[in-house]
Formats: sequence, structure tokens, C-alpha cells
Amino acid sequence: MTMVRNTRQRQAVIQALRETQSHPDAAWIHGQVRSVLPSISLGTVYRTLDALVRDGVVMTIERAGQATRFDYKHGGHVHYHVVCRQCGAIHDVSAEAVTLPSAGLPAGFVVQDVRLEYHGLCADCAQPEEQL
Amino acid sequence: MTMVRNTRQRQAVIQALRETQSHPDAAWIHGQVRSVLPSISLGTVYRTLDALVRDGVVMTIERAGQATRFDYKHGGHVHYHVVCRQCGAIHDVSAEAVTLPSAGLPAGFVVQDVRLEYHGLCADCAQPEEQL
DNA sequence: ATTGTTGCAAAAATTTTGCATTAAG
DNA sequence: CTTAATGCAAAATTTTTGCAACAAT
Repeated sequence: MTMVRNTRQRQAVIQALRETQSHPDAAWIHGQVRSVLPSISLGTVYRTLDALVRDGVVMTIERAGQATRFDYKHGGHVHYHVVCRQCGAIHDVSAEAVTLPSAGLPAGFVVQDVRLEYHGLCADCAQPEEQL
Repeated sequence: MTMVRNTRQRQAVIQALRETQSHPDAAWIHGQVRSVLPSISLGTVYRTLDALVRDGVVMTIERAGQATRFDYKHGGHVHYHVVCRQCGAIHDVSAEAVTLPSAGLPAGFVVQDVRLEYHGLCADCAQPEEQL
């Protein structure tokens, strides 16, 4: 019987995620946690984050060539993401009004996570090219 | 005035994408295109795919640590993706019934691409652990 | 002619992994 | 005690880039 151990590393990673409003990447989390556990390794941060994602308490925003961003599901609140392709800024969008189709999925597929992402340019990055 | 040149490399990459029903990665596309243009480099495939994504004619499914998968928008048909976390299989889901919220986005954000992804386990990978 | 593209190869970056050691339960 | 989890460092992968040569317009 496999049991998850409540290590200090795990606690610290979870706390770091809980404390931030941003959507940090593994390196940022590592930096934060280091102030509490100076010897924690980046590998452990990655392994812990993987576990949290599998447990469904953390969401990810994944972009090729960019570090994965992690997002703690505060209170299990369902929400989606707005991602700026230029600067990488990520904003949350509450999911109140969204009704996603549950039909049309392949037979037998077990949904573990639904992601709705709007990719584009944030207000700052979209501003018309000032006269160059 | 920047103009896109219709190179043979670009044509070949587009054709490879059009011909497949799968959601190939850059390496697969490179392999395909090589049968027509033996000397095309993987770098060029990546650059071409980037351009096609920017042009909005190709969608991507991006996963950390996994090669990005590319999907040609045949006839501009809007659809979403079902992704198996285990085996990486990707299925399309038509978007007919979906009504996505256009409100709630940050002011001034310019949406270029909307992604709806269902992540989980496909029927094969989800089958209950046979008695081990 | 111009200059956007290519091929090559090296580099950058992110994420994963093997293994001996540590520590949670 | 047991064995899941850690730290370290190396490895594996994917993606990006600099630059001289090439080719589309």
C-alpha cells in the first residue's frame, strides 16, 4: 500500500504555491522554498509538483520551450487561463459562466483535467507599434 | 514590407500536415518531408511550424517534456483536443456544441487562439489494473 | 539585386533519472 | 524497521539561434 509521506519539502512547496498569486515556474518555487529549506533540490521540486498535479490540486500551463507554470487550485475553485504569447503573463478567468461539453469525448476516456486557455497578446504587448 | 516566401520547404511542411490525420510532432514531420526534400533541416521545420502557428493555420498541443504536437486546421474547422496523459494519444472533438465565454478576459487582451483540452486517460490506458 | 530562408551545428533550457543516503510513519 | 522521498549530478529531450550560403521575388 503506497502512502504519500508528508515531508517538509512537500509542505514547503505547497506553501509556496499557496502564498503566491502569480503562476510561478519550478525555478521560482525552488528559490522560494530555499529560504526555508536551503538544501532542497530542484529535482525534488519537480517531483513534488508532479505529484500535486497528479493529485489534482495543482494546474499547469505548459508552453513549448518555456518553463511550465504552476497554479494552486485555491479552494478547488475552477478557473481558466489567459496567456500572453509575448511576455508570458498569465491571468485567471473564473469559470462561472462556462458550460463545457461533456459529450463528444472518445468512449471510455477518463477526464482528469479540463483546460481552457486563451492565448494572445495582453494589453501591454498588443499596443499598436508606436511610430518607430 | 515583410513578405512570406513560398519556399519548397514551406510547401512540403504544409503538405505533410495536410496529409495526416494524426497530430504529429516536429520530428515526425521532418521525417515525412525528408522523403521529398532530403536535405531539409529540423530547424527549418521548427521555424516553418512557428510561422504557421503565428498565421493561425496550425494549432499546437504543448506538454512539458514532450514534443509539441501540431494540428492543421483543415478548412479552418474549429475543434478541441482530448489528450491521454499516459500514451500521449490525441483525439479531436468538434466544437459545435461549445459556447465559450468571451467575457471575463483582461481589458485589451487580444485573443489569437482558444484552446480547450481534456486531459486524462484514454480507454486503453484507463483499463483497471488487471490482477497483477 | 534584395533580403527572407535555409542548413548546419552548437547552445540554451527544461525536465527527467539513477543511485546512495536520509527520514517519515 | 521499511521504504518513500531526497539531493546530487549527469543525462535526455526539445527547441532555439548565429551565421554564411542560398534562392524567391
